[in-house]
Amino acid sequence: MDRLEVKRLKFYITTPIYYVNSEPHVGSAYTTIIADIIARYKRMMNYKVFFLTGTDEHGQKVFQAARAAGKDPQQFCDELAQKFEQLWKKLQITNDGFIRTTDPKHMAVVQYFVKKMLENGDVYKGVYEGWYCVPCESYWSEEELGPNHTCPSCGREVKFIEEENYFFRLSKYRDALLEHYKKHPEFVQPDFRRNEMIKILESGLKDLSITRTTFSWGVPMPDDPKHVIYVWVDALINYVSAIGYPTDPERFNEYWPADLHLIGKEINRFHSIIWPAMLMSVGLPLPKTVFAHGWLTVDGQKISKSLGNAIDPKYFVDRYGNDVLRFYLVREIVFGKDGDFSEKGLVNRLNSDLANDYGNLLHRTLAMLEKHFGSSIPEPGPFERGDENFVQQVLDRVEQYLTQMDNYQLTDAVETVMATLALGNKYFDERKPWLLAKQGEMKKLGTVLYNVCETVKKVAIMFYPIMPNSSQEVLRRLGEETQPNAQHLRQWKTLRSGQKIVHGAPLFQKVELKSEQRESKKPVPSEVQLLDINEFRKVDLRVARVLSAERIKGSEKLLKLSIDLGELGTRQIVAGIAKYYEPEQLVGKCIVVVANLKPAKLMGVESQGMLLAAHDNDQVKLITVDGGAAPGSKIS
RNA sequence: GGCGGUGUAGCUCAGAUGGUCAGAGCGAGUGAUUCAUAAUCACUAUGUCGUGGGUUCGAGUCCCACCGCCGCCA
Repeated sequence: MDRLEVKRLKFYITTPIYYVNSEPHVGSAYTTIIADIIARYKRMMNYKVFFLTGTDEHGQKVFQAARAAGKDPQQFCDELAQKFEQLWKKLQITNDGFIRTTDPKHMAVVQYFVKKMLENGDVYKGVYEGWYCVPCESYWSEEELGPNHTCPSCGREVKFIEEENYFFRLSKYRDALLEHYKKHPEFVQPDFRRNEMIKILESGLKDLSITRTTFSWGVPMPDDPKHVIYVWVDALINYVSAIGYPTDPERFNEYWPADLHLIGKEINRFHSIIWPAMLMSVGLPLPKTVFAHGWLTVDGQKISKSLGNAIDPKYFVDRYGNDVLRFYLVREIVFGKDGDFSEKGLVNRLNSDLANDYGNLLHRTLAMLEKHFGSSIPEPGPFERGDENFVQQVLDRVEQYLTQMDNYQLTDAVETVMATLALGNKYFDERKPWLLAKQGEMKKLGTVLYNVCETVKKVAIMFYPIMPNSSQEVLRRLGEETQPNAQHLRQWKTLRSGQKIVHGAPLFQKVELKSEQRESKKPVPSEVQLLDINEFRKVDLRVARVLSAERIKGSEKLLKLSIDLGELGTRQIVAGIAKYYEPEQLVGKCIVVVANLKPAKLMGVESQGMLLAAHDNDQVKLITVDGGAAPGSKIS
């Protein structure tokens, strides 16, 4: 039953291979970090893991990006691929393989794969006619297009093209795919993504054009080299080419089928429909699970190059360290859903979860061990009922954690570990070891501190996949082997009494965000100017009653109003509404004004404020207060 | 346009099959405590559970309509 005892199981996990038309950003880092967490967890649980990532280097977009950079495409790819590899190294990603689609070995496999599909009668030659978006490398039907023949996905202009293509008989696999979905509810996760895919299948599939002739940066079609294989087909095959298909069947069979394709939601269709159909075509088993995670926003906004808010993960690693970044990503962003990334949120988590709840529990415990037990793990005395209860609760949490991790409920699992820490802190407070020390109750004191140490040890192990560095440090301080031993999770008294502990500096240093860092780091371009609430609060909006109104001589637009602003007194304002309102219509009206506007002179008349009105085409309508309100009332 | 989801305390969200379901965490306030990184622990709060109807003895929980947001497809 216990998977730790039986023979080693394998676990093959992949990230998407990243498109090298730009440098890596938090989005790709997020996927890769999550994959790394799962890979580390599985290794810790004694699985034989193969963790694959890599780069997708073919296609017109890459070719154009290379040209724009004035570089040879291969050289361009080499440089970018290296940047990805460097980043993964920096993020302490433990991938076992790194595949590049321009690797001749991979390219040969792509040709082999497609040839096999062809031989199986699933690829045929046809003519494609229609609209094509170069940047998206996607074909669109007439009805799908946006206004003025633009790409419905990116909004840019599309080109009408007509070309002879090879097609994949995707439609043929609809029923088989539906059948598979029915039989394997875990195939696509989360479940709402699965339902989306089922809907697509139910509405029918069209055959897929899988070659291009308009450019040559890609894998040539076997025996027809003027055709280049569609980047997506090329890319997907990486999952099998990287583990030895078809040249090293022993290795391939050891790992295939993949246990988990971790992807972003935007590429779900490729992984959950097209890829499985391709596999069916060549007769390979399907991956166990495709998990599509959500998207990150940054400070509440979509990540995009044009917004310039694509965050560089290196900044956060340098500033806060890998553990904190990784922790924050799983803790804050519910795995599977969209979530927001902000420096402020990260610092909050660092300070309260890590420094206070985690680091401090360790720190206060080690401090007492240093003072009362000569810096060594004490001998636990007899357990009282409170101790027994506590131990049981911690062990329950451990079980919960294991279940959640096994089900890829990463955020829940982190919460469970946090709950374990809360138990530890609470136990500590209830047992009041500082009092026991004063009273000379050394046996009881030993029990309490021992139990807390054992709890922190479990936390360190549970956190290891997420925060490997701090976990190893905690284990070291407890006098343990730094390599986490998952078998210690389910037992108690795994710490040997007498072993030396190291008190050391606090595990996590708190960080104070400077005020300017609290705001969004990058300026937002004008088209999507978003206002911080504090900015808005600067505007002093008030209700005012119009006391009198008259035209200003020589102006056909301006009226001079005298208004009652309650506590702010009576003021004179000038408003450009003479074309739409007669002065006498205004008297007595309850209007809205900006009360803290710098005074200005219009046509020689001073205006001490500004009234609000709606501009509806060529109409102007005053903003009034529903039912009226006392002059001077604040508006917010 | 079709399909699906969602709208619950200031924020993030839990709330099978209708009857302690009005909740948790964070934030805020009060108290306790001093082993500890002004950490920790306890207690407290505001909510017309998107809006309007309906079914029912009884509805965040079911039905209908509407509004808002999101996703997939077209």
